[in-house]
Amino acid sequence: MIDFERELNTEQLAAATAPDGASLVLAAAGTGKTRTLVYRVAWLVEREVPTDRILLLTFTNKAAREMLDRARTQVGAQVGGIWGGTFHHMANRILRRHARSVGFPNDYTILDRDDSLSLIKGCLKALGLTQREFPKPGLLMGLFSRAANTKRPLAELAQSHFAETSVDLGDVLAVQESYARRKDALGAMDFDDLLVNGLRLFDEQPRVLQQYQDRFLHVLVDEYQDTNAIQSQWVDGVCGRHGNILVVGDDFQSIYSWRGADYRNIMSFPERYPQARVFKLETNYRSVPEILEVANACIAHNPEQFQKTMRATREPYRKPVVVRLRDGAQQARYLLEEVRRLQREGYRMNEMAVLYRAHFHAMELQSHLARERVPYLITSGVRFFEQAHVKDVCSLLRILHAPHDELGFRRLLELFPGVGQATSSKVWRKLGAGFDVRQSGHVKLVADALRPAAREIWERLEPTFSYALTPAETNEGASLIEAFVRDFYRQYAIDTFENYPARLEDISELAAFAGRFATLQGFLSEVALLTNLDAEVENLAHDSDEALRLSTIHQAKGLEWKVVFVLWLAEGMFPSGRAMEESPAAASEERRLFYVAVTRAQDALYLCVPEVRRLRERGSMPCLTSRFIDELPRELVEREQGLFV
DNA sequence: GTTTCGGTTCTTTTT
DNA sequence: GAACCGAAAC
Repeated sequence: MIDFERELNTEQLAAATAPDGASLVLAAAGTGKTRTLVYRVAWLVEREVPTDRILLLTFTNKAAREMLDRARTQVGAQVGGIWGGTFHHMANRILRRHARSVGFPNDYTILDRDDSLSLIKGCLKALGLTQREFPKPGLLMGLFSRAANTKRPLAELAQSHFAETSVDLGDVLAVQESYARRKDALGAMDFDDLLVNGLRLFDEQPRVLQQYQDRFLHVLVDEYQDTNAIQSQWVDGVCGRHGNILVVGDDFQSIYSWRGADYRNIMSFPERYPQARVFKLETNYRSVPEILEVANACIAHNPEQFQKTMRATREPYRKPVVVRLRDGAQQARYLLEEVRRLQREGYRMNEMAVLYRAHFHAMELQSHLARERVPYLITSGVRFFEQAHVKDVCSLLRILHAPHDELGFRRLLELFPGVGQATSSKVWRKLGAGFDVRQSGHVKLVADALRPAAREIWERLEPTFSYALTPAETNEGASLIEAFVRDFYRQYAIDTFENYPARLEDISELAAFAGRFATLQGFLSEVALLTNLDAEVENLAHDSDEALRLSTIHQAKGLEWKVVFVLWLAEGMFPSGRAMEESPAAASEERRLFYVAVTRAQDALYLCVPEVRRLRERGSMPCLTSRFIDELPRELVEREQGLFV
């Protein structure tokens, strides 16, 4: 039995043991939000709600895993039955059983970013929209995605986006249509389609909706401030019958509006659920009062939000430091000096983190750390499963599993010498747009279409294909990967990548990871939906014990460190110039992002303000101090001159 | 006709 | 780095 009253404070207790019905938990940073959710799960389980009838939606895979792990230690192995994960995961899990009712095969493939991008590129080519002035695939993808996630018509978004340009709206719509047709032909969904079709399934199939409404007696949603229109409607649908919904969030930490997140979902929750109880968690256990004062002062400049003030519980320690530096190089040197000083003070490397607005802000720091042989861990810009070598290896698994996977098939072929886009697409056409490894005719046809060097490799791989003949419900992923590497990819990697040992190591980790799944399909879905291996198999990866953490602020959400450095507090960098151009609401969101960065710190916070940006061609550009620094009352921070010539 | 290679340019945030 | 482009090599 868990002693809820002893283990939770009054605020947390009230939320965790709230009666059935709708509850909104407004949880400021560091106030035990996860703890409260974990105890909520425990409380439900103690009240004999079967675990497989609890739905727990989180924003990242990592958050789901962490919460379930903690719940497991509280209440035992039975929590394994809980349906927990991201919206994309849950949509996928449900769609796998009902895809046909929304017009997809049940073995639909999931397109990741790269896949979507190359499909869109293909559309542009086919439509002849290759002029220099025409928007790039990446931009188009962003617009399509925004339209899907905000449920707004693309025409409207495109109109405002291209208002001052000569881009033809009709062309943009044509690309979207062509992209949709191609996805259809491949039997594939991109990330947004998972959500869109997940919602459509519920809208169009009342019986399916009812099935899940009956199944899930309690719905819990974490990071509710970051849900978008589709997600909040989907949640409203699934708990529509009993209304047992508990959402947790902090409107101050809404930082995903560019992805369609709308913090008004949380603001309007009490209107959509008039019976809702509202709980506030304001007692902060994480940060020293000096840091909380800076956080409170900063967010006060966003007046349009729910007002909450964090109350400190920790003893006063020291004020956050604003450090003036000449440029990025000095910032890197200062930071390392300070890290070393803090180490002498007793802080460990892995208790410190460097946070920044965009990955490239950390480039100079990265090379400095590398030169000085300081171990650091980065949640990288290119995520593990998006790296070329990982995708190469997966392409083999994809062609064995999905006969219509043109992207996988062509990627594999293009690894071979002398095969480029032209050849791969010719072969694909010859196959009649489908490759079934079980048909020896198909295998032979490919061999005949290749030139000798490539054919030799193809034939060397043929024995590996026999793995595909094993029943679909088994997973030979790990052995497949090993065979592929042994017979071909090892040599290819050595010839192609300077850092091939690291890449081959990644691949063995990938094989180990693949081995954990019951089916190949399960593994491949996961590969598309996961972002970094780091989060998934951290212990398998590098030894992270004594390494400095580098991360974007977005990726640092929900985490905490004793010492936090924030880089590049200069106008144009943070707040990001790009983001500010996009929309007038951007300034508020950038400020929330700064708030998130500040509230990651427990003991010490450094705000770095370089004065000059060095540009490529030996030019340099003076920058203004970030508004987030200027807005802070002077007495709240210590100022330090980090310039040392 | 294709592939490959070398030079150039740019870098927001993520499922 | 990686994505794009143009030119050399096959």
